[in-house]
Amino acid sequence: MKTIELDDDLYFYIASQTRHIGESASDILRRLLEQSAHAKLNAAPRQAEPLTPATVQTMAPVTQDKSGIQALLASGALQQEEKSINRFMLLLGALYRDDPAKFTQATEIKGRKRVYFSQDPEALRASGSTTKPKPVPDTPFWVITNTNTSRKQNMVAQLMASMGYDEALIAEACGTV
Amino acid sequence: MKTIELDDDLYFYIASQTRHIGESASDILRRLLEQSAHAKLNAAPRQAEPLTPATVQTMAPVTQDKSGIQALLASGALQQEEKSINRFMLLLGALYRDDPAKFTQATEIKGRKRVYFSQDPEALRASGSTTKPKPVPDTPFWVITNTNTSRKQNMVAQLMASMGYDEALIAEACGTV
DNA sequence: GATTCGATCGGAGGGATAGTTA
DNA sequence: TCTAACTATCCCTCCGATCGAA
Repeated sequence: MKTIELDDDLYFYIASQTRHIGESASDILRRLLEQSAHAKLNAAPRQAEPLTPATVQTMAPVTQDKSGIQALLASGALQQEEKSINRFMLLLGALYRDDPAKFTQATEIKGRKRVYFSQDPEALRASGSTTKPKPVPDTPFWVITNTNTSRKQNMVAQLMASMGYDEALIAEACGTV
Repeated sequence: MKTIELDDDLYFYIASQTRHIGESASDILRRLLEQSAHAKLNAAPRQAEPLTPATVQTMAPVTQDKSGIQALLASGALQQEEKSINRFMLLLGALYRDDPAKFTQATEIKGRKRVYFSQDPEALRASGSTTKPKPVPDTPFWVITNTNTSRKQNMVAQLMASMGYDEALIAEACGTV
């Protein structure tokens, strides 16, 4: 058991979320957090700072025993999402956070005519007739969105392959899109 | 400041969500929780057990210094919701939880022909031509849904008035729908 | 011919607005 | 008849399967 300090209002908020008598703080928080990855998809799309090649060089990849995508896949947060586009966005965000530099590099994958990723939505719009660009949450990138599910899976597969993830993880990620 | 105990794994999970050096547990949790109310709206609609008059009698209202709707209104979770129907559902859920018996009683409000609330979706469907009943998450009730925003506000106002909330709170709740 | 890619268009959900009733 | 309250049609947006093009 660990102990943490909380502001009073937050403490009362959490306490108010008790559903069963005798529930522990961990129980309540687990329930509340279980699904929280969800919301950022609907929040006002916050764009991260545009990346320059220089800054990309200096950004260290996340180093930890479990990568962000692995955590995301394991968390079940993706299963909470009904629409494949939401699962897609969540995956892209996690991939970006795991290694912004590699992600940026991998971002160069494209279709026959359409550009799939860009920091400039206009570049995406210009590359096809109805690409429907959308921002990838918490990221400086935009993606095209007028695609069927298998293409979304495909984009994730190409992206992850380019970033150097192994087969198994790629397959798992694609399976959840 | 309050202190709570957490399971180790939850503690480490929360710590791993640090975005800024020196962030406090409250900062991190606020970020994670801010939006978590959201997810249940998209989850498979889980119906609570149907209520019988007998069980309603025995359910005690939530007793605490801050009611659930107050906590909800203060939490900013509603502002995360883009669609008014989602804010509406969140409010209804909170009202139910604050006092199931009074909520059940208040549930008798209705329109000229349409029945607004029922534990049986068919009753709602039968009361109008396109009522679009939907379950209120974590609740045994269904609501009609084919309404404009002002009617939703109206329904919340009537419901809360019947439950005995004061003017100011009602106004605030309606304002956020 | 087979496969990959693009983007049209059908379907669903939300809710403003037009229509109805008291 | 005029208005206020209520209903539900119907438009708009978003998603993504399907079909056409390369």
